[in-house]
Amino acid sequence: MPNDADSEKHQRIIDAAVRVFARKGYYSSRVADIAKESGVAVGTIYLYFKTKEEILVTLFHEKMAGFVASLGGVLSQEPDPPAKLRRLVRRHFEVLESDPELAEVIQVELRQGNKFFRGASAREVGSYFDLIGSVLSEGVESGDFRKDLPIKVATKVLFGAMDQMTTSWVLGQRTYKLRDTADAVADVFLAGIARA
Amino acid sequence: MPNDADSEKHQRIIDAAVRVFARKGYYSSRVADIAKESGVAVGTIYLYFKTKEEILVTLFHEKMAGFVASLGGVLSQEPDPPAKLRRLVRRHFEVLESDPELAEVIQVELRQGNKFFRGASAREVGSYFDLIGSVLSEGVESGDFRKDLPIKVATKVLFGAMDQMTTSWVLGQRTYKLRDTADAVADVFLAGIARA
Amino acid sequence: MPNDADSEKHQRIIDAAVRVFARKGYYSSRVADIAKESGVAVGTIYLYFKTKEEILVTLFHEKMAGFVASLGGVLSQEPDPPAKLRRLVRRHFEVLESDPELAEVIQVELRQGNKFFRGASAREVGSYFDLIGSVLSEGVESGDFRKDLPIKVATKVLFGAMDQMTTSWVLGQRTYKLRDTADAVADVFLAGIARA
Amino acid sequence: MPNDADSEKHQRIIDAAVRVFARKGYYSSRVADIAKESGVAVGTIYLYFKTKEEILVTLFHEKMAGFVASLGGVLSQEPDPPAKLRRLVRRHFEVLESDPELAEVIQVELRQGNKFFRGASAREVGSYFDLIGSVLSEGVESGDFRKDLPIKVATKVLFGAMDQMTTSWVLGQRTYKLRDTADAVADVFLAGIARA
DNA sequence: CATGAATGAGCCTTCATTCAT
DNA sequence: GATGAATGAAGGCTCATTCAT
Repeated sequence: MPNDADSEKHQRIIDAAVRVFARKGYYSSRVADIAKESGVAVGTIYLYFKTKEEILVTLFHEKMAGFVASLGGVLSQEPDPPAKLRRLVRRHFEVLESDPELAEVIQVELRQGNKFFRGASAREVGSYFDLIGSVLSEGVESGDFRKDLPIKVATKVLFGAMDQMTTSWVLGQRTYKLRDTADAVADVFLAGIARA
Repeated sequence: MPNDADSEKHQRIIDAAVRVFARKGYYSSRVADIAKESGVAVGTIYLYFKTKEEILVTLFHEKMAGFVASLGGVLSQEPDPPAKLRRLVRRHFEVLESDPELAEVIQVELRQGNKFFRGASAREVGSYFDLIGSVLSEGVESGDFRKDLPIKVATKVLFGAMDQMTTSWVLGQRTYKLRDTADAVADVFLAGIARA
Repeated sequence: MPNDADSEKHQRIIDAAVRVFARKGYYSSRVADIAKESGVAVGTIYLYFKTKEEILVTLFHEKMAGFVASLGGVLSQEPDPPAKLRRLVRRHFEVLESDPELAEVIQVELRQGNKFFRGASAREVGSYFDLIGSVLSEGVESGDFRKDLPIKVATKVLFGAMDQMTTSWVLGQRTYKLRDTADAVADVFLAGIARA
Repeated sequence: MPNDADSEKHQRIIDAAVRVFARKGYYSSRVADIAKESGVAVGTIYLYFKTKEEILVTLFHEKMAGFVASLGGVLSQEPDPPAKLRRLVRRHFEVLESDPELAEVIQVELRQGNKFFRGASAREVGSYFDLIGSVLSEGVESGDFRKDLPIKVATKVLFGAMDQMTTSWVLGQRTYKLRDTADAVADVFLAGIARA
């Protein structure tokens, strides 16, 4: 009953769930599949999670929180807002590229049934939006970004851009390096597409 | 009776399915719900669709095809690529704003289980991507857009931006006019966020 | 509305039902299959038969009655009970051999759900049993058959023997001539298997 | 729990299925009926059998195998082929008489949809035919039965005779002792019906 | 804590029957 | 009489959840 044991089973179940959801999707995944994948009995899962949906929600909370946290940390190392922004895009891609199953779940499966932005994940997504927004605000204040920048819109544009890049990469069987596209995405976002 | 009646039932079922899927999500929607919503008997649905999934696929094919078609038509009226691009963004928002239930389905529900970009919808989404890409290419050739523009990346960035704008609008209970954000999105995409 | 037209549709439906039942079995046959096979609309079938089961019952009544009738007719031409008995066996086989689909239905399909000897067909089967029994009685009286012959048992033995011969023939894909076995069957029944 | 419990549930379901099928027929029996009759939940049935049809097939395999085995055992105790044959007939009747519901299922229900001699039961029926055939062969060799006996035909005749006796007994509400007819059947088969 | 056999509510789909044309 | 689109009751099967061991 030490927390360690608890955490260990909990973690094994979450990790198994990521793999299973990535493979078959949430609704087509069976609790029995997760049990088999995690090497515990079906009943054991219900010692750690009240329902199947709670697995999904918990999985998302934890993974998304880790994702956002790992993004936030590195930005302070960068000297100015444009550099932070480039770093954020690269980091976004690196994290998802390093865990393709998580990427699959986040990009494709977790959008099901309003469960992604709505509901369970709202807080984490919100704090990621806040993170992006704060970089943009800082840039406006520093004079690196234009004064009339509509920060909320720009936040969504950037997030949507990164998200779509990742989705395409996931659906395209990951045949190229996602992080290699980071500069191009940042360029478009920073400088636009129009001729200078 | 013949095609007229056929089309009418078919349409009623599709339209009912859009409403039901928007309300409860695909997996949580019952065929019986669609029957009740469309005012036909359960068995009647199976005269027009082989399975519940076929309703989803057909719905998406038809709606997405209509969506893409209605976007393509207006672009030729615009004088230059930047204008076309602005028009495309505005049109994207207008179409989805005019049919909020369809927007809900496309933005939230149809992403389930790999069914959106993968599989059934690949063709329609692909032709939308082609449409965006052709506007960008044209702009590069005309000199309106920069020569070194990475067209594929930019296409995904723009699509992702519009998509995220719509998702946020849908999830935010549609408390503002989506089309009013079109210029801001286009501005960011065309000119970037950096100070001129 | 003349009886002729009625009879013609009625007959087409019955004949189609024989083929469909022979092919797929009663429970696996759809009323729509019979409609298609007979070239009439589904609704038309219900102008001639109240239910699907009534088709089966009617089919059986008519076919079995015809079968028994066609057997009875020829026996009077034979000179003595042993000859009649041989003729009966041969005739039994000939009739079923000449209409393999009817044979399939009678041997395999019509036994379903107690519908063969029990219920609908009881009368016809009973009169066939009576026919066999009368040949046996006649033979006892004429001295051709033994005095202590248990007629009811012998009737069932003969019927069962012919029935099983036909079933084996049907299930064995009809790779030989059923009628060619008639003499052997009659020999066994008449003389037994023990060394003379 | 292990095999004991497994076998016990398996057996309870099979036995319940025999009763339910005997009562209502295979196609008219509901899986829920079998569940109620066996005192287990519907889902439990599907832990032991993949489909409703598998219940029927398994039931038949097991019962028929037991039937054939219990017939074979006693024959070696008999001194000569005619005695063996009489014993076989008596045993056939005794076994089915001792389990009327099984008899009902075998005689009436299991003939449905080609499922009896064809398909699943072919092996067991075949080995019963072999058993009968071997007694007949032995009798020909020993000189008890006539040299020119057509063994295959005689096998079917005997099986058909016993089968029909049982069917009549089942359908006749079992108002008499089936085994009391064994000698008469054996007499007819051994000595024929013709006057000695 | 761990197990996995047992449960039974729930849903997709089929198809005999009806009835408006 | 003829049609076949429409109906909706019914049933096989699944699977999240429970609980006795």
